[in-house]
This record gives sequence, C-alpha cells and structure tokens, in this order.
Amino acid sequence: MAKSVNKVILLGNVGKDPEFKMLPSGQGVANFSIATAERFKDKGGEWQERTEWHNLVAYARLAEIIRDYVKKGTKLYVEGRLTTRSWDDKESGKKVYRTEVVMSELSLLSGRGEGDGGSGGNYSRSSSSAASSSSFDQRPSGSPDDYAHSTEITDDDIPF
Amino acid sequence: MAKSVNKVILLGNVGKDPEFKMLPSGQGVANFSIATAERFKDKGGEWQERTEWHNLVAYARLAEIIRDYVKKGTKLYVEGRLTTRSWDDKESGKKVYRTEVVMSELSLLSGRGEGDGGSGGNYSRSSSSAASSSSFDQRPSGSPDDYAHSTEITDDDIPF
Amino acid sequence: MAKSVNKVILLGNVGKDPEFKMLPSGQGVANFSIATAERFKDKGGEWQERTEWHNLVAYARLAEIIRDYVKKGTKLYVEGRLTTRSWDDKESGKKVYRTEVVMSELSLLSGRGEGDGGSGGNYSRSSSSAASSSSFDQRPSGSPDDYAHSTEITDDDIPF
Amino acid sequence: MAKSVNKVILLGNVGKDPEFKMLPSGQGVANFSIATAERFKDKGGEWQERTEWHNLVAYARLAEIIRDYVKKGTKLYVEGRLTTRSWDDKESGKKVYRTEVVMSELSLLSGRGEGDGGSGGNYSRSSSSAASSSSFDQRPSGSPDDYAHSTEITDDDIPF
DNA sequence: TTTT
DNA sequence: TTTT
Repeated sequence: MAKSVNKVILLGNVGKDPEFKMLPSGQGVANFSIATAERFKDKGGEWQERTEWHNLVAYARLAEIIRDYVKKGTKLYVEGRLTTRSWDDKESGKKVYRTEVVMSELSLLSGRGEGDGGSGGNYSRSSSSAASSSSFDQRPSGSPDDYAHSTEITDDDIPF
Repeated sequence: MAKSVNKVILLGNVGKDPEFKMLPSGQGVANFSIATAERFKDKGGEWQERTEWHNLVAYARLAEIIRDYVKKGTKLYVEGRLTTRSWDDKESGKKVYRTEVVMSELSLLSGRGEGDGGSGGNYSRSSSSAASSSSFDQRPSGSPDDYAHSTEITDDDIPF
Repeated sequence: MAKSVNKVILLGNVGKDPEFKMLPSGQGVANFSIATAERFKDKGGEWQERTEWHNLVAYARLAEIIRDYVKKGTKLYVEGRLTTRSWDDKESGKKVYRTEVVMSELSLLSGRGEGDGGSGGNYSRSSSSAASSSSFDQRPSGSPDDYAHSTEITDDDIPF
Repeated sequence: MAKSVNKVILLGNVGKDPEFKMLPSGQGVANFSIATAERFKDKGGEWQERTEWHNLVAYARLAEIIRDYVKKGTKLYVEGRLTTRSWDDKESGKKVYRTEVVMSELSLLSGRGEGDGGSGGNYSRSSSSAASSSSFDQRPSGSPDDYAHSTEITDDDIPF
C-alpha cells in the first residue's frame, strides 16, 4: 500500500549547452547538467559556497524544448525524479553508478537576452533556429550569430 | 542573483536497518537507503514496476532519531538535498561517484508495530531503547528483544 | 516566458469522512480536509502546537479512490495546486473566498486497520462496510459489497 | 506519530508592489500576492488560461528583502506553508477566512532591470540603498529616492 | 561546466 | 494586481 514519492526540485544554471540525440525509436533525448549552490559556515565561521552539479535527462517534447531554448548559463526550474543507472566498467570490471534527474517539468527563467555566457544575449540562436533548423546542433558553439535582427524572442515564438 | 534550489522529496520504505556512526567530532551520522517504485507501461502495454533505491545520509539529531526509530521496512517521508561525492577508486584509479540525499526533514510513517520486513518485530526495539538506552547502537543487530511487554510506543515516547 | 509553478505538498490526517458527489457530467468529486500541525515556541519559550486545516478537492478517479479508501483519521500524503474560489454571500452581499487544494497525487499512509479515529476500526468502511455507509451508496460502480468477513484489504485489492 | 508536512512551492509574478509594515515588536512584515497561470482545455478543446492569485506573507529578514528587492512584476520562486486566518466580519458578523502562504524561502528570478510593469523600472530604490545605505531601514517608507543614476544593481549589492 |  |  501507499504509493511512493520520488520528486526532485531544482533551480539553478545550466553548465554547458545541452546534448540532444535522436533515439532509433525517433524519440529525442536531451542531456545536460545544472549547478546549484549552497552556502554554509566553515569551522572558522566564514561563509563558504559549495557548488553541486546535477545530471538531467529529458525525453520527447521536453528534450526538444531543451534543444531549442536551453543553453549554457540558462537559469532553469526543474521537476523530476531520481534514477540511478549502473553498468560494469569495461576496464576495471567494477560496477559504476550514475544518478540522474529525469525531468517532468521545466520553467525557463533566463530572460530574453539573458542566460548567455556573456557574448551578448542572443536567444536568437534558439528563436531563429527553433523554427527551422535541425542542423542547429552542428553549429559550432561560439560561432557568429547572423540573425542579429532577431535578437529577441517573443512569447509567440515559444510553443509551450 | 537568485538563490538556487536543491530539494528532494521521497516517500518510500527503508531497505535495511540504518548504519549509525559517531564521527570523531562527536556528531552522529546515519546511512541507509529507501526504495521508491514507479509504474510504467512496457512496450507490450503491460504495467511494470521499477524500484529505485536512494542513498540517504543524516547528521546530528536526525541521525539519532534514525538510529532509534528507523529500521528495515519502515515507511518514511524525507526531504533533503542532492549531493554527489567523488573519489578515486583505489584499484582502478578511476573516479567514482556516489549521489546521496542529505536529509533535512523526516516523518516516520510506519504505524506502531508496522514497518517490519516480516520477521515479526515491531517498534519495541526503538521504543524500549528510546526511553533508556544510549548504548543501544552497540546492541548486535538481530539480538533478541526482551521488551516484549512494550510492543507499543506512544506519542509521548517520541521526543520530536 | 517561464511557466509558473503552483504546488502544494501536505502530509496529515483526515478530519472527517470525505464527502463524495457525482456531478451531472458523471464526474465524481470528493471534498474533505486534513490537518497538519506546526510546533513553535511561544513568547514564554514554551513549545506550542498549532493545527492547520486544509480543504482538499479531488475529481474523477482520485475522487473515487478517496470515496473508497479515505476516512476520518486516515493519514495521507497529497500533492496538488492552490485554487481560490469566490462568490457573493447571499445575505451580506460580501465577497467570500475559499481556498482549496485541488489534488493531483495521493498516497494512503494509514496501515490496514489504522487511520481510524479510535473506534478500533479499520479499512472496513472501504473494503467491507463500504456498502453500508450512508452517502456512499450513490456509488455507480455498484458491486454489492458483502464481504463482511474480509475486514482486511490486501495490496491486491487496491487498484492503484 | 509522524510529523506532518505543510509545504507550498510557487513560481510566479508579483501583482503589485509589496506592503511593508513594522510591527510594534520591531519585526517587519511584508504582504503581497503573486500570480500563477494554469493552462487547460475547455469543453470545446480550446486552450484556456486561468490565473490564480496567492497571498504571501513574510516576516523579519525575509520581509526586509522583499521590501528592498521585490516589486510589481518581479518573478519569484517561493517556498512556504499554508495558513488560514479567520475573524468575524464586523458588519455581517459572519466568519471570514483568508488563506496565506507564510514564506520560508525566496529566490528572486527577475533579472536586473527586469520585473517592472513598465512604470519606470526603478530597481534603484533597492539598488542604491542596498549599495550604500545601512541605515536604509530607518528611511521613512516612501521617501524620495534620489539615486536615479544607479539603476543597476550588481550581484555584490545583494546581501543574500 | 553554471551562476551570484 | 502579475506574467507569458
């Protein structure tokens, strides 16, 4: 009896541009990580900060939203559930574990033009390419963005 | 700007009796794991159940409550935060990761006399020792419990 | 941009047997309330307890589960979202507000035989005596419930 | 047995500039409301949006942070607990209820210079005073703010 | 690897 | 009363 609960709530910043893959089944998968920071007092009574990194996975539609709108530096609110996969390391033969958060909810918190590693706030990457570009992922990260006219995305651009 | 959030909520059953250790600092630490179960439909449309195991850690007062009241089979509600520790495996030299939930809140959900994996036991182990025994931890796990008369704990026995 | 979040998590005990109604649409609705307790220190440094009551609403399948398995005293874990309805009081003409939690998840935490306000009861209301309970008889799922001998429900009895 | 849980998680936008009051005890209180939006399909299968308003209260330090950094339009992540106060309406004599979320955690999600409803974007009140004024709290609320030149706050300005 |  |  009693259904169990397995819920994770994270609010933090994306470390690197997400990876997006299409499974043979045709379902998309996005992988990336986000950082959260905790403050604590060390033994000397000084405030320290520790960064925690969380591995995230998303499937299907959520994976596509991530592919299209999430990049390095984006601030996100995420809900999901904890999963731990394990396999045998090929070299050592030892069991290896990897814990991930399988996402179920996402809220994009970086404003338009925010959430960029500093190069000038171009959500155009996602906005422009979101519409059309499946070759988007191949674009070298950091390449010039020639959609300078569309540096803003409007609400209507975001299909969720 | 923007404080981050790192929150885990779990409701599930304890896998084995928790381990309790006293750190050199005099602070207690409890380690154990709980299971949650997800239901999902497999490709054939059949309902399957997958069990997920979560590593939990608690410190200080929470560790002592766990030592005294939690055992194999206990149903728990837990809040905490995700942390991942890593170290180099001595044999292979490879980096190893272990993700744990550091507990901040606990609610014991097994009724009196419940929460036992089937071996007949009950809360008496904790109830009796809660009252009196700080040497409780040294008691070999599995030792006979001779407090058969006190198989019930009342709310007043629980100091939290 | 940014999807909003409206989430409530409650763990507490049911105050009275839930009310169940069938809407004209054929959809069921369950209404009940649960209590949570907070401890706080008063000005004199004494620990006090304050009970908070929460109005819950559930629809459809969740409403039926509640009708069948939840009663006065049952301990529940609930997830839901906050909603506030308002209307004009007929007598005074003043606007009246009522905030409720619309349930999306439920975990029944009272063990078999627990969750009763003290009368020694058990799940019989839902399992066996479900049939005999007053307002309960509107139940369309109709099966006469004459299993008076089966005052225990097993996990297999619960269809969720 | 079993501690209860009473937790609310909200992510939404502030409706109006918060009200801040100092209690006779010297403790500050902030009151404001935030909106969340739900999407649902109506009977005709069309997507509709419903806005839900939540009353928030914060005390002490959190109240001061809100006074200093939160205003109309600010996007917030909030954790808190549900409380319902009641009193007798003076005119009708009827019992009136008001449900509020007592805040325990806050994350400011509006970027610098964002979160303004259009009326002039003055984070300056907080930015300027945050930067320089430790006597800020004594400043009569509503006094002119002549730091118009510092409309940006940097991360270092925010003491939390 | 992020961010403040 | 907000925001997308």
